[in-house]
Amino acid sequence: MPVRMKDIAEDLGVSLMTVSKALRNHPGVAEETRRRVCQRARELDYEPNLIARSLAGHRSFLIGLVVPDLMHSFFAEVAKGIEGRLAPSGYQIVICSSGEDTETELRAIKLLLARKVDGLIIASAAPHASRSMVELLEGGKARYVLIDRVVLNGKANYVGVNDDKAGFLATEHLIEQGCTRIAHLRGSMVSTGRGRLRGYHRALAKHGLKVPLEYVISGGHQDSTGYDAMQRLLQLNPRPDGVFCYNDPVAIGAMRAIIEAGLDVPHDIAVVGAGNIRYSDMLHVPLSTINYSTLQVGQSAAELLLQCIESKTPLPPKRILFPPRLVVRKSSLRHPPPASGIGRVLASAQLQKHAR
Amino acid sequence: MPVRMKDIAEDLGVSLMTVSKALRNHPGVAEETRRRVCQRARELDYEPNLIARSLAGHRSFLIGLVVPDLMHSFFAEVAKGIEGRLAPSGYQIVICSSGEDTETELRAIKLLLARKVDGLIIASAAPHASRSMVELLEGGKARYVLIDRVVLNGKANYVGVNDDKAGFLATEHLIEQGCTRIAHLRGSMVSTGRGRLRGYHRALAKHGLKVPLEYVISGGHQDSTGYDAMQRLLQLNPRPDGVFCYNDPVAIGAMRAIIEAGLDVPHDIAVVGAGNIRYSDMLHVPLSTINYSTLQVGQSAAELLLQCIESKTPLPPKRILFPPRLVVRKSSLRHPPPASGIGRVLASAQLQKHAR
DNA sequence: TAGCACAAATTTACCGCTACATATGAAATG
DNA sequence: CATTTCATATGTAGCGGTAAATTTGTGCTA
Repeated sequence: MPVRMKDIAEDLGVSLMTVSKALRNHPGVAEETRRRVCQRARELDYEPNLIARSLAGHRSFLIGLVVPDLMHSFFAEVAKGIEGRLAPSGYQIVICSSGEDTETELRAIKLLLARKVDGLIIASAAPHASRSMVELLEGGKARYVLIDRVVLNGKANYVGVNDDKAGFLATEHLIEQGCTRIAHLRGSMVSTGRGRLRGYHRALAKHGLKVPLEYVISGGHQDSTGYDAMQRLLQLNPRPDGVFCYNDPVAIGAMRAIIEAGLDVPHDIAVVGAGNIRYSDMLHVPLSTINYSTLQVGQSAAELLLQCIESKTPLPPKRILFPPRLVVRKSSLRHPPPASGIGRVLASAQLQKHAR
Repeated sequence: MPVRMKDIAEDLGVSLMTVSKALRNHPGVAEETRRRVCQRARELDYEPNLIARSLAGHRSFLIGLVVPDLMHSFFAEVAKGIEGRLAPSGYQIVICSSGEDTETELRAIKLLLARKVDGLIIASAAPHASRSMVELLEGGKARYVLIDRVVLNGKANYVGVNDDKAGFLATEHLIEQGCTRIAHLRGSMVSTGRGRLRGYHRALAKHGLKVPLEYVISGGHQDSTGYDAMQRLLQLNPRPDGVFCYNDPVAIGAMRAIIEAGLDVPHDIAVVGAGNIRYSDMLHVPLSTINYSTLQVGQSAAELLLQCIESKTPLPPKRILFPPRLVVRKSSLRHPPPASGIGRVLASAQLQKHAR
């Protein structure tokens, strides 16, 4: 059995509370006593039982993180950002992946709350705030920050990226590249999906482009579904000459479909993704994409959550949006800008590579 | 304040213990009573306080996972495998990334033990078992499984891949492709690094190939370090005509260096990585690599850990090795096999794509 | 020298739950 | 009818800490 405070106390002939205070650097302990206690604790390899401490202290130093998919490099990077910000303060992270399933997500949140995590960071799989979710989160005094996908309109802390703008940037870029029949492999109707779709429409409208309804279809959120969806787009007549994809994996799947159909990216069909996942610059056709400041999303979410936890009074909800940035690579570069410009674009794509 | 068992007990006019037993389906409670208790609990939205339960029950239903890098898709996938196996049994995962730093890793493990996790799964950053690590793990009654990298020789549970064989397969493949000056961008001296290096040497020896000492240099474990290391290899005279890289990120970096130097992959230099990370088949030059059954590593590790936790008596340490598998893609295909063969190889590469 | 202020140490009372031991009472036994 | 038996229900005693109230003891003032 491991050493307990009680053991140290008896060993030293002092009271339990003296030990407790001494170890936590609480005031009200003589310097001399504190030294003796700390030394003995070190000698005995004492480690406080964090479970007991959590129960008595109403503080677990655990943060729950709920994401749709651990494997997706976006969430992996977010998780890394969160951990980086939280670990120095002594917090650890309980990670749950919902597999994009609302039920699983809800169960995970419930379990995390039962575990008395000090806070939650959630990238929800739910398209809208379900009643149960709201009750769960607002019912208790839970501190939480939503990331990536908005679920509770306005009322909650949120850190993410301006998805509308992302969609707009990507689509306008395709237009500038001379595409006129621009399709969109949209995501599910979570806020990121909705935002990118809205931006896509906004860009088309601004430039007076009309596209058939069938040009917007669901591409799922991974390469396999993107592949399938793109095959359907390829059947259309006239077929699109540009595609904005919900995310990079979908775009990668789409490119595979296009290339397998014997067509050229970008000249037959230009492709833009979103997320700038790792190695998207090293792909067969380097992928143009929208860069999301992923690490920062994680860090800010952690930062914000810490503030909520530390503060005594509930803070007014904050909403942090990072601006997306267009990264041009070969998959959309069908129509090279004037000679002087091409160097700049490529150079910036190059820089992009080494930025990581 | 949330509802407690005590509240339900008073409400129903039964004792606390009756409630406790009823809710956990313990024997010794009348069916009728159990129903009443459970119903009231549901009505009041009772959720057991898991902290208290852990403290009293000596069981936290938490598993600690320590990995060098969350962002690395290998570990992300392992984590996914672990979670998939553990979540159904009610366990959750506390994840820590050490950033390949031994000190950080040790601190994380200490913290996890102080939290009284029921078990640990560790992919250690340490090249050898440090004394403190052994004391920590063997000192208490901690259940743990090492993955990917062996640290405690033989005495511990371990799940991983046969790295020696991986190195051998990769190198022999390069030899079969006609390479004679095969370099190795080795990893650090963790067991995976050592194993792959040994396999590399074994393959060279078997085929009577001698290479200069400078052909084996450290390539770090990410694309940026692989890029730098490859640039150094390119200075050598004669320069290598094949490189086996510690892992895929390093291989990707190496390919970048080679291509930027104006050389061709695979004809000037053939490249093989290890890990078969996502999208390595969609790279500019699709990467030949060694496939590690990553998800399975995670699942078996979780499985093994569960057995250790469930079993009363300490089980004898087990050691599970998955066989690596060569995946041939363009980056090493310089010397096409006989016509009848080429279809097969490509077909298998193709299958590989869709296997995920 | 009684009285007071103050720091240092201790005592008491939990946190919310579980394990283990004990009590209760109705049916079964001789 | 006293006694054993059994299923059910209840106390008691923690798990290993923390917070808040209380005691102890010292030096200082009036």
